[in-house]
Amino acid sequence: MAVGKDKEREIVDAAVALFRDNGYHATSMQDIADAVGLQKGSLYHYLESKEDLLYRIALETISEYNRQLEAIVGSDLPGAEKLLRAVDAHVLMQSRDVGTVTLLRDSGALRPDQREEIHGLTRRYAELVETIIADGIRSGEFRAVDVKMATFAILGACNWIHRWYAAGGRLHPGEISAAFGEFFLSGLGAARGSGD
Amino acid sequence: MAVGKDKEREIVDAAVALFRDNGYHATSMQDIADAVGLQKGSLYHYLESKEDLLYRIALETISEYNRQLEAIVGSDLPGAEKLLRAVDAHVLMQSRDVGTVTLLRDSGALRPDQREEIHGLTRRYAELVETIIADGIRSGEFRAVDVKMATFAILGACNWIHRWYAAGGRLHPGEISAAFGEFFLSGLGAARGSGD
Amino acid sequence: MAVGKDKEREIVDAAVALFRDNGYHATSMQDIADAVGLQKGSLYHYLESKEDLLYRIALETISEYNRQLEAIVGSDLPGAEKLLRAVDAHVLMQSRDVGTVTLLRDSGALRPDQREEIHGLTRRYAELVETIIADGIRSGEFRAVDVKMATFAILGACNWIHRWYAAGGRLHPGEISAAFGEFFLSGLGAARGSGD
Amino acid sequence: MAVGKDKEREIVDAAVALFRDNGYHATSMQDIADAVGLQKGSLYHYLESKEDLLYRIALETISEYNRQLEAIVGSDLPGAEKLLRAVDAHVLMQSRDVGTVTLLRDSGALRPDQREEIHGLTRRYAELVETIIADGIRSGEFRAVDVKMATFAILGACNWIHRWYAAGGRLHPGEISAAFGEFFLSGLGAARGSGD
DNA sequence: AATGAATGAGCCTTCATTCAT
DNA sequence: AATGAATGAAGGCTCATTCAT
Repeated sequence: MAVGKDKEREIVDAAVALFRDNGYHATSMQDIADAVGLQKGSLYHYLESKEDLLYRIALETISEYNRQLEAIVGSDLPGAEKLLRAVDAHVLMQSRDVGTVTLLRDSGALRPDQREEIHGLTRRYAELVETIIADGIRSGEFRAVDVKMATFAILGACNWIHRWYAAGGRLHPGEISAAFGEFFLSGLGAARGSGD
Repeated sequence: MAVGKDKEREIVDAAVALFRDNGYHATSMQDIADAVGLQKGSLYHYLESKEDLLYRIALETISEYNRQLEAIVGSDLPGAEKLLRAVDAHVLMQSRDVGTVTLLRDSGALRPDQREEIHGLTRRYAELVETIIADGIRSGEFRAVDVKMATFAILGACNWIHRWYAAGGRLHPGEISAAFGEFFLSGLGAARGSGD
Repeated sequence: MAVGKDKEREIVDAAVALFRDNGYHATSMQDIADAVGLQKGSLYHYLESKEDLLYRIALETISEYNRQLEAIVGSDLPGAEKLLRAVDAHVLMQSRDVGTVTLLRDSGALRPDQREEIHGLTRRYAELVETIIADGIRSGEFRAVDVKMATFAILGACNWIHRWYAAGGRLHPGEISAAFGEFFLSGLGAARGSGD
Repeated sequence: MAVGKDKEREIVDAAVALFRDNGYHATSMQDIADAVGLQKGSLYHYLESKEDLLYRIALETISEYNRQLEAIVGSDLPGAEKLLRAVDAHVLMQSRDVGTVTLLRDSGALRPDQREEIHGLTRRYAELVETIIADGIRSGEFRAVDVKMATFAILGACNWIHRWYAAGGRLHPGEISAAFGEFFLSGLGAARGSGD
């Protein structure tokens, strides 16, 4: 019956959409209140502050990214497969957009301590990708590339997707992740094996 | 002696730094005025509006990116070399940061018409990268990858650099561009040495 | 208990007085806020903008003028009587000053569309006066004067009253309207007694 | 050669036009500077302040009105003729618009002492009109109307002209003054003689 | 005579937040 | 749980005026 929780969810969801479309700064509490049919003041029964909302969204988002990647890394699949699945999950989340844009673009507006926390979680995400690559190199699946550089390249490519991805556009998430995965594997010297 | 131009340059430079560090929205005209030792009202001798400042920075930045890439694309180097140089130039600009962060993060705050203009110029940049890849495929230097996907991957990886690059840090721009270039060429099936 | 409406009324009334005494441009939102004991930002719970205030006042005022004249024109009194009553009502409104000065002096500061609306309503007022005169001529009560010219003369004379009328001064509104009415009727060749 | 005087004249003339069209408050010193091809700061070689400009315009305007009326009142024409000429002169000045609108609408923005001076001169104008009427009554040309009321009515009608007069429109100044003069004379009981 | 950089006060407006009801 | 009036600080911007050159 947690009715309060429902409303809270509604508010966060409205904020996700508004922050995504207009940006954190350009979205007012009034906008959010309007979106959920409440008065501005009433929002404060559910939140502490506007920034609190940003924090929740960023946290939810990066947590979901980490959760998915953690599961992949924890599996006992071969390295190439892990990478492909990681890319696929990433692309899917970017295309659905939970709070990706907000996390990526607006988390600089967080309070230092919260920003640092979120930052730590995104570093964690990067480390997981590093793990995949480092393990793959160790097992001989990948070439001996610079792990950090390869990670940054792959991460950057993937985090850029929301900037050009058009929901309902020409490309399906699956096609994107296939192309990206193939490109990355090739970059890691692991693509030729698939042709053998 | 063009004193006025100097002050104007000083203001824009101050804005570049403040926008980069704190974001466009979190930077006030007062902040900029303080940075250059003027009253905030005095800034308007040099600008039409705060947004005008954003526009100038975004325009300067994307123009510089395009200028450099244009020169590379227009040369008669082999495709792989063009790509390497493009990546090198891009990394260098990101590491120096003209207004890269502002262009990439805040240009959504521009007026629709100016945003569209800037957007058009960034599209132009992407097209130039596409050209390099498409030409390389045509000449047989690169594998027959999906040009658009490869472009997006490379562009994303490169545009992400400013997020993790630390001036004066462990990595020099040259090392980054070498690693990235090698990774991309390998992704395009053109890694030097692999053909030997 | 409609407390909100009361405050709104209070604000508009304060603005009427301030605009009248100091003019629209010379009155700041701070002045209005001070007059009603609010912070200036708080005014915006009741208004959209300063100009909105001007619009409301102009609209209220011209509407009241039109309402009264409409009633007189719609009656079945003889033409001379209609004119006398119109003048009487006009003088009374000018002497009480709802927002007459603001309407007459400052409505040029309105946004084009609102200015046009107000302008249309003042034209309506003039048309009603024209109707009285034209009907009076048709019925033989008035001389065959140029209707437009007579209307402008009468309107001008009446709209000038607020410039010299002193509340609590020597002249009562009733005396003014009696003198003006007599002057106008005489001008229209309908002076009572002249026909005796 | 008084070159400085020429420029000064040019500035005042530009201000007259701008004040008339946009109002005193809505006209900036920049607007005036632009109109005469000077920098804002340079205007202060010719004026003390913006308000000084308003004062000069108001003073010039009311002085011209007084000069003309003074000449008419000082002549030895019959009362009716004086009134007709006064109206004619007034209409002509309103139609040409020296600074009539500014004088009538914006002189409230003057400093108290200057406002009072201008106000005194407009009172002088009214007194001259009163003189015409009072003399006409004394000589038997006009009915024994309330002099002040008749003056206010005539003055109001005439001062309203600029609000509806359209240069190059249907009505020529001469037609307006003829209609107005006839209306006023009739109001003063002096029109019948013209039909004899 | 003219410039144009600079001032500084003030303007209208926005907005996250609080709180009595 | 919800309201909505009110705050207070800040924001971008305008503008008449000054003054060294």
